[in-house]
Amino acid sequence: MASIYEEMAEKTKEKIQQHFLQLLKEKNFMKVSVRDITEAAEINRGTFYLHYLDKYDLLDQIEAGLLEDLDKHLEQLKPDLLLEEAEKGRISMNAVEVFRYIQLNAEYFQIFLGENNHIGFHKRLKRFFVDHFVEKMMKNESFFKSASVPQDYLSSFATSAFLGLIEQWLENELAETPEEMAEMYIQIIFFIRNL
Amino acid sequence: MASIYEEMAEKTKEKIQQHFLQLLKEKNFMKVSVRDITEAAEINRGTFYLHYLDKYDLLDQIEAGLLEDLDKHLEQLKPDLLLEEAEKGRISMNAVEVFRYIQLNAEYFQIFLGENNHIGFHKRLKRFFVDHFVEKMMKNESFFKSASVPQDYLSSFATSAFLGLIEQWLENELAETPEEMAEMYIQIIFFIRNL
DNA sequence: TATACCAATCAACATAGTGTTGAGTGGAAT
DNA sequence: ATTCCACTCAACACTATGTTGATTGGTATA
Repeated sequence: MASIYEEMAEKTKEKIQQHFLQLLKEKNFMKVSVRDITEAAEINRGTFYLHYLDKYDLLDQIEAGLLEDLDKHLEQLKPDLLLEEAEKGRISMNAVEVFRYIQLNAEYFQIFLGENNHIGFHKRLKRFFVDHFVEKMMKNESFFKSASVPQDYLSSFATSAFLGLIEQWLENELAETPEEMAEMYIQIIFFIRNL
Repeated sequence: MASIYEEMAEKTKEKIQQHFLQLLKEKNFMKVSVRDITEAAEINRGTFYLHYLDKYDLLDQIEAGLLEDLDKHLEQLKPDLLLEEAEKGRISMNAVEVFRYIQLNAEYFQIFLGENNHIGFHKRLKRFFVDHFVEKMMKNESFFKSASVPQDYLSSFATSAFLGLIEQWLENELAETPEEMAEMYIQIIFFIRNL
């Protein structure tokens, strides 16, 4: 499988990504040039184009990889079970797992959701949460008893609220534990339920 | 005051802004060049630099003008009074006014909060709402009786929720009336109050 | 051992965008 | 008549982009 050529290419891609992220901490995506990246990574500029179409493609691949990885962590998060546990007053271990993942990759999330960057990831993450959480809950018909607010607004506002919680956490340099964040999350779940 | 020279300069700036916005509908901010703008506006490229430092400055000035204008509309929105009316089950005319403003400038908001653009405006608008709504409500001590969630998280998640509502409205091509949106807004206010 | 393979390098190219400058145009104000 | 001023025009040096063709130096294979 992993031939020495593939390993070499992978190592180069990792080096590119690593230095790209470093540059994104310093400045706006728009102001990071391919030249900047390849000089930082100490590779030939031509080599960059062997792996990526352009810097947009690079950004896209990193974002996609991050969300794909998050997906695996969320697979074990079962909304119905989560609610059940919340009703018992316990913090769902599953919810904790989500925040643990964000904590683990805080560097990425801080950059991609940060001040100077592209709005793409924000929208992408929002859509991700809609697909993984809210829509599943919506399908549970008994879940929303008195939906006086149209479903798409309900789901947009709930996911945005969730994202707002994450953004604040990242801004606070992750001062709270994943457990504490999960506790807040549970409260949001209850709110959505009773709206 | 408004000499013919100032009028001329203002007209040129408006022409620049108008064509810039048009280009932002077609493509990403990053991919819009000063050349694109000046060619569309049929002015000399040098003229652009008589008015703006660069395209970032142009974006910043438009955003700032939009928020300054929104500020005037929100000045007449008094949160305490708003809540009082909501308790009476009536829709606050003030809240309606906010959504009316967004409706009036939907084109701008759709572009600046849209898929391909800069995250700056999103953050800016969020901060704006925090400053204008939430923090004022927070200062009303009796307002939050049982704040089991830290205030910064509460405010981040409430404003994000509010923004989520607006974003969905814009995505829905403003299918709802400002009155209907205000009704949802009132529900959020009640939610925040009872959290 | 020869040779085919392959990631990465290097240098050069055409193209396009940036920000600045200095000279010039034409209508408006004094 | 002359000054003022927004705008035009052409040119400049500079940086970034994406592509190409030739080359290097390890690795695998017949």
